[in-house]
Amino acid sequence: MPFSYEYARPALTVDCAVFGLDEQDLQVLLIRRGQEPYEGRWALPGGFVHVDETLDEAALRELEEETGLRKVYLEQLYTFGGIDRDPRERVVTVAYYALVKLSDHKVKAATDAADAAWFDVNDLPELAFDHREIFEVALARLKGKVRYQPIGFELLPRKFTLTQLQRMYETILERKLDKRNFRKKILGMDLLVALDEVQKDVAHRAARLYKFDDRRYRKLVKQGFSFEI
Amino acid sequence: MPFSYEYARPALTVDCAVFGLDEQDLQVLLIRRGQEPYEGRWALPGGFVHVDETLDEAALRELEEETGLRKVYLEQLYTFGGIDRDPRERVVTVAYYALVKLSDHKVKAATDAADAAWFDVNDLPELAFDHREIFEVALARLKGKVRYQPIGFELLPRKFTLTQLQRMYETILERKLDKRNFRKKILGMDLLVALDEVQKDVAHRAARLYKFDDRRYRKLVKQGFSFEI
DNA sequence: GCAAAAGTGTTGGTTATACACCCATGT
DNA sequence: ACATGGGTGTATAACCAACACTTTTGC
Repeated sequence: MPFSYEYARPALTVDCAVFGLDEQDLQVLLIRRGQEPYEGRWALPGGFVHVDETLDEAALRELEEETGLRKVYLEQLYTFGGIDRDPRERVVTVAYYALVKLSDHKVKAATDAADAAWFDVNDLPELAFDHREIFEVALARLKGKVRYQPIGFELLPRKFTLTQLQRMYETILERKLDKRNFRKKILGMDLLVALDEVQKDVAHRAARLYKFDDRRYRKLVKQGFSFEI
Repeated sequence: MPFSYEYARPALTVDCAVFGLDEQDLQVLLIRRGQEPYEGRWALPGGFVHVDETLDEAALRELEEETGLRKVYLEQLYTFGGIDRDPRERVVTVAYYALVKLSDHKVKAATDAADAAWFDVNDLPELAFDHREIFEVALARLKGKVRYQPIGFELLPRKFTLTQLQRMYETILERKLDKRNFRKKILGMDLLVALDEVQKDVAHRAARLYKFDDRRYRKLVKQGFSFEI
């Protein structure tokens, strides 16, 4: 045991609640544990923080190692420091949440990692450790933050229709929005760019595609604009 | 060195930005460091997390040890994990912010602790480590959160006047509010209880005192109410 | 031609903002 | 009597919520 300290130190880990949006549902990515404790249980992806990497780096590294995901939107959530979180020893975990465009990543996450799968947030299996609690906090944060920061776009493909956008909000916020009012509001913010392009392969009138203009968003924020759904 | 581990572990600390409200200004509580590194520099109160205490417990313990403060409003802020935060070794810190009623605590903090002092947030000395950054994040959080959660009351005495309340918001948000509109709005929320009591020892008409009704607030929240200034 | 979703305005109610004077109290 | 802050109402503008029909497209 080459590393010794004068006082006992908690182990430090990162864990990550990764959200993705299916056609109809909000989903979260879980991995199945291969070792004790909680062997065979589903858990949030995560692992130990190396001494030479930042917390963000650790979260990104673990995500890639365990699920194959890269370049996701990642944000620190909360640090969980309960004394008996882990039955082996004291472990403090810095929790993150991530948002991914399922359309891009669906296949990868299912194949690259041995045992990773998406679950509907309303139908989760029992989770290892206190991961259920971490998940609840992450979901609450997502629900809160999506209303006043334009992070929801991270769940959609780069080009999306207004109906997809509206459905995303309806799914996360768990309430219906009025189509006309929604369109008025979101277009009025002047954050979406209408593309010269429409949906393909749909059995009805094809909707116009839009993209989110991040550069413009940041400019508006500097001028005091604040996003709100 | 009795504690050995297979892999190197970062040290884990807590640090705390304590805010108080003077008649005119928002202040933050700093302590002067007695040891290297940064000996003699001002810093946020904080210290190492013991292996048998939660993070919240560590923050409260350090606060009391270093500043004499007890029973403050405390909330986890963010965890800072930069690799070179501390010149000695890798230290990850879980930052908190606290709000105290200066009226109650002013003397204590100045006497119990050898070298603790309140500083105007707009006139801070150079701080040790990355404490300036932690402070900035804490202040931003306070400014953001005070608008949509009734945490500002933690900075005022239990009994306060509407003018004190308004000044608190004006100080934190750094903008003027309209007196009549402010009163209409805050009284309309039905969260304040008018006491049968007025200010004493003032050289003008004495203002009515109010208190915040926390029980009522929680009841309203359950019914979907959301606080906003 | 029919099924399915796209796209589009108006009205009424609520909420936010701007604004100024008289009142009570202590010195 | 004067200085200081306490306390109060109204009118206008902006925003939000409710609501239904026509258009386009693929089959």
